[in-house]
Amino acid sequence: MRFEQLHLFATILSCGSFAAAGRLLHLSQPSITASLNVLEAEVGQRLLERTPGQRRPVRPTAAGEIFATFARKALADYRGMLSAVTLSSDAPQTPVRIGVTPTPGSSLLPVLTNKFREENPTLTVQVKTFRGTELARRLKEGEFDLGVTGTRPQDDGIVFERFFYDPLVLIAPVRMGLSGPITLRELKRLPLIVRDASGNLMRLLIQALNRVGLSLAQMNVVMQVSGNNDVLSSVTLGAGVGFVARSLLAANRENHDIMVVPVRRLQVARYVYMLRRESSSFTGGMRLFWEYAMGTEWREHVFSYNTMML
Amino acid sequence: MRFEQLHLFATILSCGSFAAAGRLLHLSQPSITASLNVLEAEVGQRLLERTPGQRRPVRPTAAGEIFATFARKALADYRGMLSAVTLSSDAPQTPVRIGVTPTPGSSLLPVLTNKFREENPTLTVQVKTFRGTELARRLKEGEFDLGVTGTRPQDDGIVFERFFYDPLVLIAPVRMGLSGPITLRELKRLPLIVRDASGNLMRLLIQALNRVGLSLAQMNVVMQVSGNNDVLSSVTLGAGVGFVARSLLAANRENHDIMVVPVRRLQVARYVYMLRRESSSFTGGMRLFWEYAMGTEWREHVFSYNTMML
DNA sequence: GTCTGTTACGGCGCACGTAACAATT
DNA sequence: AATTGTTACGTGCGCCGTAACAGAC
Repeated sequence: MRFEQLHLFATILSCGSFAAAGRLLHLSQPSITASLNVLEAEVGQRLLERTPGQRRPVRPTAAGEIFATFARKALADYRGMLSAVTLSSDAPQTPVRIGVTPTPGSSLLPVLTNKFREENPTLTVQVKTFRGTELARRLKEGEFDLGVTGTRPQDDGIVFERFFYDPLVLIAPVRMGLSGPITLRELKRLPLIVRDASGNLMRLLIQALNRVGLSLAQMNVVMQVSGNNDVLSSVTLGAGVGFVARSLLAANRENHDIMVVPVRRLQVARYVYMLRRESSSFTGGMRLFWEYAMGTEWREHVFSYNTMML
Repeated sequence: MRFEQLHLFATILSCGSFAAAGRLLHLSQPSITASLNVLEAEVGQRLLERTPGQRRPVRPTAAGEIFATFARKALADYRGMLSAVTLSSDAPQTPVRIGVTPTPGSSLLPVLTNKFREENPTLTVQVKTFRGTELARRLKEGEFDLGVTGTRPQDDGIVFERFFYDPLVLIAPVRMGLSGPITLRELKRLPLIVRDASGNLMRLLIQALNRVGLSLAQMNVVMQVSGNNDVLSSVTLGAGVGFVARSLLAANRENHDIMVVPVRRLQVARYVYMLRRESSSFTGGMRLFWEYAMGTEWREHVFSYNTMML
């Protein structure tokens, strides 16, 4: 029995389906099925009533209920132990210094670090924003300990792990009256607000357009702004439509003036990575933050949608 | 993180050394080292102060203390969950029927079943003793659900797992005045009490003697009895020396009239196996008993020596 | 010599991904 | 058509064993 299995089980329950849990945990559906099967074999009882096809959430059996409470308690104990053990020996608590690129820095990091601080009040977390080109260099120079960016780093000497799926979505003012998925043809005619071409997001957008036979020049670009939040506010004010990271929306979800508009055939996938120097070992705080970010607790409520594409 | 690792860690602590834990858990020393290394890497802290060579027990670090309490609690919770889940669904509790050969039946099973009943008062356990030749057949015929024997079964259709190391040891009356390890030459002259040649233990003894160039005919056999307890009582009464399963001694450890006498170069290793039909699935009680027997809790206090040879 | 724990190396099983499928909405 | 869960199959990593080693009694 592994704690990962407990985590998996708890995730399936809170997600309501194997598939959603798989997306959240970066696992394929078949892996979920297989893992749950071995778990049930190990326990000797069926734990979940599957509901293939039907959109109803999976329901735990009687044994599954017992197991669920056990799993949640064991996971909480585990996190408590990890925290206690880490804090026990690392007597002079070094602060966790985090470097981040603008996009995750304006959406993900605020949520993540706030939740982390709530659960670890004795630790200090410092966040500083850099442009993507500088991030890896400054990380290697030791200016900070952990990096968060949407670009996969090339440098060796840096190890990284994917921990968040954060695609670009098209947002439009509600009063524009768009409904349902629109076609690429319709997209071309909409007034588009974009960021400066130097950033990672714009590069991804252009690539995605190219894949479906479009270029930025063919679009009806009406405005160019400098940051994600600028796109968001411009769209909110009704100036046009624009692409932003989905996480940015979730972090500002009280906004009722805008809506997400799917575009047929156009998908701008994007992952967020956490980086650290290969050479430097974890300090206690670093380890806790890393584990916390990889986990799913902090995503709940704010980023409660499925966090990864298939 | 796996519960097996927690179990390993707890076992190392209670045993006091890697090697002893390895013997108890049927693992090699290098595996213990490796497993503990990955555990410590996972936790991010050194958990045990090693004491190579020195006979002092290994000591947990500060982090190790925290981890130990976590491990013990988690394991207890796990067992509780397993028990609750098993009992939840198996409404009509079928009794666990166990068949056993004479030797383990007179030493191991009484201890094991008593402890098991204490922890699972709602379950009923029925033990019946058979000769080795009948055990497998009756198991396959469904006369009982689990078998316990010192002979490795050949039949297919039966799956088994080794769960106890129970070598033969030479016992002698204290008043005989033997001390320290004796030689094979000295053994040949001692008055020896043996069992009937049909049993598994005698076969093992003869094999072991053959390996060091001796045969039973060369020994000074003064008495032949029919069971293990008969050997024990005869030796206790001072009639001679004899070989008995070590577990039998442990189960009767208040006996101060006899002593164990090591014999140089002579080792009669012997394992005890638990059997079940391959086809039949576990019932709840079966599963609990199987898991309990494989575990180490019931061995403490009574069988507190190392339970497995290298 | 006997016990401890470590390192190096090889094999085998387990866990995961991909692909193709069935079933429900 | 889209989604959910299942089965079949290939692959890579991790666990464990064996062997050889170093250090403390």
